[in-house]
Amino acid sequence: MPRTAGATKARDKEARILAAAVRVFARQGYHGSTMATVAAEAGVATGTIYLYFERKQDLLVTLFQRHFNEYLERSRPALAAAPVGVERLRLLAELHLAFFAEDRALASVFQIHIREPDPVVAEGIRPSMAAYFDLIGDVIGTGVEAGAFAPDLDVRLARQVFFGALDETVTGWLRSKRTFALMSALDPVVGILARGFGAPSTGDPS
Amino acid sequence: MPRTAGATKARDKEARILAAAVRVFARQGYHGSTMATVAAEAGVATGTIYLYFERKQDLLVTLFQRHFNEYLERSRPALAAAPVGVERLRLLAELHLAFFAEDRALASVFQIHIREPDPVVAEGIRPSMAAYFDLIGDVIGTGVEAGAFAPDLDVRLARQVFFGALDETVTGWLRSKRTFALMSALDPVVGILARGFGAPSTGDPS
Amino acid sequence: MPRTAGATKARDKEARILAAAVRVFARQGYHGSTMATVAAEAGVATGTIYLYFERKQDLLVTLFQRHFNEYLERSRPALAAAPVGVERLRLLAELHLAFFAEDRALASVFQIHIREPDPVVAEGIRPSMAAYFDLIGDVIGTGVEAGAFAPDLDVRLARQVFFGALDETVTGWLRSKRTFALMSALDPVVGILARGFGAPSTGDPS
Amino acid sequence: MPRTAGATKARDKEARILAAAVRVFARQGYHGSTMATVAAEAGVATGTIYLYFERKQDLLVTLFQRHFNEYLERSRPALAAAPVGVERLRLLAELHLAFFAEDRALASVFQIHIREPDPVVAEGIRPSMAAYFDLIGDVIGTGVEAGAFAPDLDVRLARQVFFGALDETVTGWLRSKRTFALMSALDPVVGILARGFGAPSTGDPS
DNA sequence: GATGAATGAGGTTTCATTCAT
DNA sequence: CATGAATGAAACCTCATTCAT
Repeated sequence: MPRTAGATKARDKEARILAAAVRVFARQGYHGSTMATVAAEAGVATGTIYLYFERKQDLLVTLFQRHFNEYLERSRPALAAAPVGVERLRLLAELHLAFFAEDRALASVFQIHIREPDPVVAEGIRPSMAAYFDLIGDVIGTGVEAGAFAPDLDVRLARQVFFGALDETVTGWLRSKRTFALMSALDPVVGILARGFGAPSTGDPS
Repeated sequence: MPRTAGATKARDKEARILAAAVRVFARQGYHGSTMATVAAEAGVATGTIYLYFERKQDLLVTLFQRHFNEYLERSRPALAAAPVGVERLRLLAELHLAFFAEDRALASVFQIHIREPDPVVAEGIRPSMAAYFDLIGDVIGTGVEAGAFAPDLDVRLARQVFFGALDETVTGWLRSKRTFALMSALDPVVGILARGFGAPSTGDPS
Repeated sequence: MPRTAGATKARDKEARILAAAVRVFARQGYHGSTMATVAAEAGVATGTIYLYFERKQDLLVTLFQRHFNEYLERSRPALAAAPVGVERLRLLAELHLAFFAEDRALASVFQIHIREPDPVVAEGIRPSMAAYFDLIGDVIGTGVEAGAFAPDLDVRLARQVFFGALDETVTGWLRSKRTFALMSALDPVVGILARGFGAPSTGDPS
Repeated sequence: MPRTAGATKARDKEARILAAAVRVFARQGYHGSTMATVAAEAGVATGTIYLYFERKQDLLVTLFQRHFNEYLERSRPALAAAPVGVERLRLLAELHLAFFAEDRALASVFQIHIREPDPVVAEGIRPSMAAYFDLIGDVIGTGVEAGAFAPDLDVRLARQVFFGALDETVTGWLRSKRTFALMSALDPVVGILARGFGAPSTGDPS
C-alpha cells in the first residue's frame, strides 16, 4: 500500500507539473516559457521537474501523449459502437471538437505550440498522430466498404481532408476568441464532409 | 541612375538574405537558426542583416509577406478570369498547391515555422491571411450565388474547410518526404470539396 | 537556522560580487568592465551575478547605496554628539575624507565611475545624495543658528561649497596617485571653509 | 586664397560636427550617443566624421580643448588687468560661471560627460585642466603675496577648494534645471571663498 | 573630400540543466 | 524525493570603424 501511495503521489505531482505546463505554454508559448515558470505554476522547485521529465521537450511530448492517447482509447470503442458511415463519421468529428471545446488552454497548446519543428517533439508526437490518422482512415474506409461513401473515394486523401477541416475549424475557433461555440460547427462541417465523401444527402426528405 | 542602381543593389541583398533565411529556417527551424547562420548562408556579415531587418522576427514576417502577397496579387486576376463555381474553386486549389509544390523549402517555412505564437510574427502575418480567407470566401460565395454550390452553404465554415483541407494536404506532402507529387492531390481533393459544397457531381455522365 | 545560514551565505556572495565590482570598475571603468570580468573577479559564473542583480547598472547603484547609506547612518549620531559649529563641521569633513581615504578603489568608483549620466544609475544615487546634502545643510544651518557662522550665510550655497571643496579634494588626491595623505588636507580645508562661513578665526590667539 | 577658403570650409564642417556632438552628448550622454547620431545631427555622413576626427573620443577631447583653451586665452589677459586679490578672484569666478551659464548644453557636457575614465579622454583633457589649475593658483598666489589673502594659505589646497566650489555650483545649477540664475551664485560664493582665503571682510564698513 | 553600406567583434542577458544540500 | 542556487553556453543585437564608390 505505501508503495502504491507513493507511486500515486508521484503521479499526482507529475500531473500537476503537466497541468501547469499546459497553462503556461498556452499563455506564453513554448519558447516563451521557462522551466522556472512552469515549476512556479506547479508549485514545485525547478529541479523537481527534472525528476519527472528529462528535458523541456518532454513536457510537450508527454502532455500530448497523455491527453491524446486517452482521447484515442476513449474514442475507439465509442466509434465501434456507432453505425458505420455518416453517423460514425459524425461521432468522430464530435469527439474531436468536443475534445478541444472542453479545454481551451489544452486546445491552444495542441493547435499551436505542439507543432514544433524540434525533432524530439515531432518524433514524440508522430506515433499518436499516425494512430489517429489510422483511426480516421478506418472510419472512412469502413464507410466506403459499407457503401455509405463513394466507392472510388481516396481514403488517404479523405482522411487528410477530414483532419484538415476539423483542425482548421478548431484553430479558427481559437483565433476568434470564442465568439462562437465550437460545437456549433459540428453539423455544418460534417455535412460538407459527408457529402464530399459521397454520402447521400442527409436531412433531405427524398 | 546611380540611385536606382543603389536601390536595386539594396533590394538584391535584401532578397539574398531572405532567400538564405528560407533555406536556413527550413533546415533548422526558426528557433534553431541563428542570425549568424542566416548571414553566413547569405554571404554577408551578421550585422548586415540588421541594415535590412530590425529583428529576427522580421525575417519571417517579411519573407511571408513578400511571397504571399505576390501569390495573392497573382491569383486574384487569374481567379476573376475563371468561370464561377467549381472551375474557379479548382483553380484556387491549383494555385494554392502549385505555390507550395514549386518551392519545398518555402513550403516548409510557411507550413511549419511561420506559425509562431510570437506576437510580432502573428501580427505580421494576420493581414495577409485575412485577405486570403476573404479571397477564398469570395470564390465560394460567388459560387453559391451562381447556384454552383448549395444555397444554404455556410461560406464562413466552407472556406475554413477548404483552407484546412488544402493546408493539411500540403503538410502531409511535406511529412511524406515527397513520395507523391503534390499536384496529384488536386483533383481528388477538389472533387471532395466541390461535392461537399453541393456542386453537382462532375465527371459523372449519369 | 538553515534559513538564516542560507540568507547569510547569499548575502556573502552578493557582497563578494559587489566587492569584485568595486575592484574591476576602479581598474577598468564602468563601461570598460564586462559582467564576465566582474564574475571572474568574484569567482562566480557570469549568470550568477544575475541571481543577485537585475542589470549591470544595479551593481553600481547597489554598491553606492550599501556603502553610502552605511556612511550616512554612522555619521548622523556622531555628528549629533559633536558640538555645534566649527567642531561639528570639522567632524563632518573628517568623516567624509576618512570614508574615502580608507578604500582607494571605492573612492575611485565613487568619485569617477558612479557619475554616470545613465538614468538608472543617476536615479538610484539621487536619494542618498539628497540626504547627504540635507545632512550637510543641517550641520551648517545649526551652526548659523548657534551664531558659530555668519548670520547671513546662504546655507544652500554653503553646503554646495562645502561638498564641492571636499569632493575636489578627494578627486585631487586620487589624481595625484597618493603623493600625499588625504587626511592631511582636513585641517587646511576646514580652516578655509569655516572662516569662509564666518566662523571667528580659530587657533589664532589674537 | 582658394586654399584658405578650403581650409575655412573644412574648419566650418569640423565646427558643425563638434557643435552637433555637444548637443547629442548633452542629450543622450557620451556612451548613449552613436557616431551615426552625431553625423545626422551635423548633417553629414557617418564616415565624414572620420575625416576630421580619428576616434569617437576625439570628439570629446577636441570639443573640450577648443572651448576651454579659448576660455583660458580669453581669461588670462582679463585677469591680469584686474586688481590683485579679491577683485581678481571674483573676476575669475565670474568668468568661470559665465562660461557655463551661456551654453547649457556645453555645460552639461563639461560637467558630466567629459569626466570619462577613458584614458584617451582623460589624457586629452589633463593639460588644459592643469593649465587652469595653474591659473587659479596664480590668482590666489598673487593675492597671498600682495597680502590680500592669509599669508599661510596653502595655495595648492585653496585652488582645489575654489575649483571644487565653483564646479559644484555649476553642477547644482544643472541639476536644478535652471530654477535659479547661475550668476546669482557669484557673489555669495566668492564671499565665502574670499573670506575663507583670509581676505578682510568686504562690504564691511570697518 | 564625401558617402553610407558593410563589417564583425563584443557585450549583456537568458535559461535549460545540474548537483550539493 | 525535493530544492533552488549555480552554471556557462549561446544568441541577439549594437556600433565604432573602414573602404569602395
